Amino acid sequence: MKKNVSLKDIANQLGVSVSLVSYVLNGHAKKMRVGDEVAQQILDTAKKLHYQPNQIAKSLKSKKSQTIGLIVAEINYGYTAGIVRAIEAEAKKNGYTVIIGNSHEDLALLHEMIHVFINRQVDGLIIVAAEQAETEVQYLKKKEIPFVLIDRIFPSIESNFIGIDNHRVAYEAVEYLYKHGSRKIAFLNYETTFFHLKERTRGYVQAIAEKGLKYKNSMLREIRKSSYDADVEKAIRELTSPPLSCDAIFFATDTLAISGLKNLINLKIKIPADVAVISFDFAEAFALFACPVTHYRQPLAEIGNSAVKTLLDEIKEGKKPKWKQLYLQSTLVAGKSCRE
Amino acid sequence: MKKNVSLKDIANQLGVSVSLVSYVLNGHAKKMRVGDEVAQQILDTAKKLHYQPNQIAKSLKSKKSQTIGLIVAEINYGYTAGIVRAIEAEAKKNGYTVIIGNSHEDLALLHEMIHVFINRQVDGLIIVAAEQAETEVQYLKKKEIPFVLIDRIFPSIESNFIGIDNHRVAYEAVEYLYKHGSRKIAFLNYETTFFHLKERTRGYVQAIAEKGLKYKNSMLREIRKSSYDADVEKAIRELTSPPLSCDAIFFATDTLAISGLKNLINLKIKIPADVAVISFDFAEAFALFACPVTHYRQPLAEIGNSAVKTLLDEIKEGKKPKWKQLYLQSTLVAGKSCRE
DNA sequence: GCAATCTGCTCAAACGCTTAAGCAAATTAT
DNA sequence: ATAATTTGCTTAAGCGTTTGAGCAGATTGC
Repeated sequence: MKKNVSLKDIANQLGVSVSLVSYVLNGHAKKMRVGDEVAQQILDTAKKLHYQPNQIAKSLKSKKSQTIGLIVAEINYGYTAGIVRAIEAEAKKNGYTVIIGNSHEDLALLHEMIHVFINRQVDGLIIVAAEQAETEVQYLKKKEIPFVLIDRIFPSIESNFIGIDNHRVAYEAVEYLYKHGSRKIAFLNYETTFFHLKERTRGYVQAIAEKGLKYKNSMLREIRKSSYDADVEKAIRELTSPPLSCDAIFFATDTLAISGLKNLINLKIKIPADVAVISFDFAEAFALFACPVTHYRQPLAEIGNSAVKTLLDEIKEGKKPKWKQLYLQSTLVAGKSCRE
Repeated sequence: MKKNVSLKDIANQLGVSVSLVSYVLNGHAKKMRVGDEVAQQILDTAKKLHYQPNQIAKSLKSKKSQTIGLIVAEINYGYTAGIVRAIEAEAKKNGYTVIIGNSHEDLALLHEMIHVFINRQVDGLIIVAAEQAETEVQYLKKKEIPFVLIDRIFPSIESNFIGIDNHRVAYEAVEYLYKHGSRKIAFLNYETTFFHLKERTRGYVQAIAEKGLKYKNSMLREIRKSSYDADVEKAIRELTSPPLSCDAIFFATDTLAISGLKNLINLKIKIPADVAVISFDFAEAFALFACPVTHYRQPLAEIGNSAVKTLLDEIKEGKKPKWKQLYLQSTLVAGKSCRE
């Protein structure tokens, strides 16, 4: 790789000091009373030599890397792309670069990514946390590293957070199904310690109770990740046949919805004629499903945007953060998978 | 943010010089004849203080950032996630971090990302290029920055490249359709200057000719990005009705396949009964389509893997590269969208 | 006409790390 | 007993920047 042009190269070429070049190129020419002619020459040769400042050296001096680390739970989730886009756009607008890490929903990998990023002197982190990442969050607080959690929050720890009100959305989803005539509403969620997913269950349970719906056997199924396919298959089969014979299924995530729908297809169940379907998130895969899937859509752009703003505020403040939690609205995208 | 522990902190604590600490922590204790006891103490306090080397400072000295820049054409393409995963894994195995940039298929953005990455002193680049990015590639060559193109190649420029043989796969796809009884085989591609896409057209045209198939009006449709939806709608409508009435459609990309399938659904065309379908790439969206879509799948893991290896070889060599082109195999994933 | 001020620049230190060179004390060789 | 070598460490320079301090020479004030 060819040597890059440095301040020194410019300085030598003109026979001036490195400092002068630095002042001029950083726009401090006036403040530092640099002669107009010299300033112009510096600008000219910098352009001629295609000078590009060495960010590494800059960072070393300034202790700021102008980089924010984004650690996502899984890069090929549907909503990750949207989040990444929004975050990159907002970061760029503020002169920051985003480096992306992937924890694959794994706590150990999350731990590792955090440390890799800290070593690379990111100025702050935006994190879609893995399960049981409380320790990691505590660590960031202790080290006073600016960070913002998105999507997943740990209620036991005060921190910045941008996300949605999962309880409320789940409650509304059940209400929507109820209004559209469903009375035997099943719910598919993961077996999880994640607060945001448990909130969805709480919303479902509360809504069911308030509508006065009672089921002998539970219509609430929790899928174990360790036996994912089998669990989903069993759940869908049981929910859609006697004695349960639900008339609606509410999927707690888009991944569950996809698996569930595949099983519904296999069982030749008509949607929405036999069973209404509603999903918490949107997946690209819904696009070609026989019937447009009614779902709630997270405001990904806003989440990303707010996350960056919150983070940069904290980075710039430099003092103890005033923890901020922001709950945004999910919007219903009505398809044709619920009864009229 | 709390100050990080530096070599100096460790040195001061023990009353030794910074150099000694550096030697020991870099495993040069033996070579540098450091006393066993002191060495142990250094190791201990480094651990006690949770010393983490400052990569920025390391980079400044070594002129190596141990970072590779990956610029993808679009982060939410189906195949991007697979590529990213493979590249990250292989990079990590070699002690490199990947920073990801998104060009959104835009030449200006690609240009910008390249420069951002160079300023951040990436040791090399892996690029899924945007259309007409020849100048950018020439620039990288001139600056002698190690880089590998993936997926998209510019035949007019010698460079490293990892991808697939698009001509051959397209040829085989047509052969497959022919073998499965289709005789009026349509092809949907983008209107493009991309070589890899034009190769697909060339493969289609050649196979059609060699099979002795002749169509009065062209069964080959090129979709303009500027009027994407309208063009696809028109193409599908015309191809599936008289006088053309094709019995198979070969989609040059997964995005085209998705749009095309949506239109086929709207027109209530049965697949494969009325029209057989085959797609070049896989999309998540195929998962819930009424019938599994027969498609070719790129060896994403291999592509990512080879790209990193090729790049690191060149980075380590440090001399003028021996340009390397690698064409990998795509594999057919037979669904049920073609006739038996 | 001499001090104070301004103008236009340079010097030097620092960021955290690496690494060649140097140096005193201890050990070995002769 | 003295020279040569080895041992165990320190010094210092440098990577490319930034930035406060300093310093001549020109200009102004009184």
